[in-house]
Amino acid sequence: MGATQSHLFTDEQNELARIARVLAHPARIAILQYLIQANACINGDLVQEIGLAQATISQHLRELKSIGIIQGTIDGVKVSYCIDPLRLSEIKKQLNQLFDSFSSSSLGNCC
Amino acid sequence: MGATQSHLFTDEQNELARIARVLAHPARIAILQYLIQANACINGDLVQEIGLAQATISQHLRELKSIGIIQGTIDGVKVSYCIDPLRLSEIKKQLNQLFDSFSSSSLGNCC
DNA sequence: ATTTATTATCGTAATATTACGATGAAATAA
DNA sequence: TTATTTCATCGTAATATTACGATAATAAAT
Repeated sequence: MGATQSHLFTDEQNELARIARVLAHPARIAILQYLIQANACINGDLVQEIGLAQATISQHLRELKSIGIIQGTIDGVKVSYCIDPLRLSEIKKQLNQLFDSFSSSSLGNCC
Repeated sequence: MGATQSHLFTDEQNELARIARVLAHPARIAILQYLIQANACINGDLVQEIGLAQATISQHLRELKSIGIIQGTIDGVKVSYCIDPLRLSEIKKQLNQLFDSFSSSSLGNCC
């Protein structure tokens, strides 16, 4: 039981849910906000910035990387993380598409 | 172990993550798309529309209601579901705020 | 009052996520 | 070479989510 029945849904629906799932943790929101506001590459200050263990942060970074919203480049012994601007705006667009198909013109006929 | 450490994060971060979590399932995306496109109140055709058990759909509807993005009003023996337009645009705005603080002007200095 | 229709809730099994210590890998410094 | 630093991955315990049958709750119809 218990497993999501992905085959019941369209690729688009599964992909949107996948993106939302990656955003669905405050640590990952915090990482994104930090990288977005820094607007630059950040070495692993992230472990300091957020109060979670190094292994946990690394796991969260991997999930963010999995949807391409951040990139990590090796820089000597450290790794630099930053936002992928193109992917960011793609994701923004995809989420907005969901909401924008609603026309609140028929506000009155309902409930 | 295993439980999200909400106390490490701001209310805003926790709330954004909460919203994303509700969107993080293809069935809930499908329900939203259906209600958004119908742009009207829908009686429980949702169980037909999506191939999950009635109890499961009811559970998904409750989660969507928990962030206020949909409303359910009792209509005789049925229940009418529809989008809450105000809450929808609030949520849209909150998600966009996250992305919009990024200025891709410094596209070149990075990674 | 009984049946029928529709939805919510409870209980629970299967699966997924979260967190972290321990360990590994890779580059630099000593 | 031998540390040291930084990050990833493995293993695993705690917790959360997903799905559904069974059952309750509510309103209408007979």
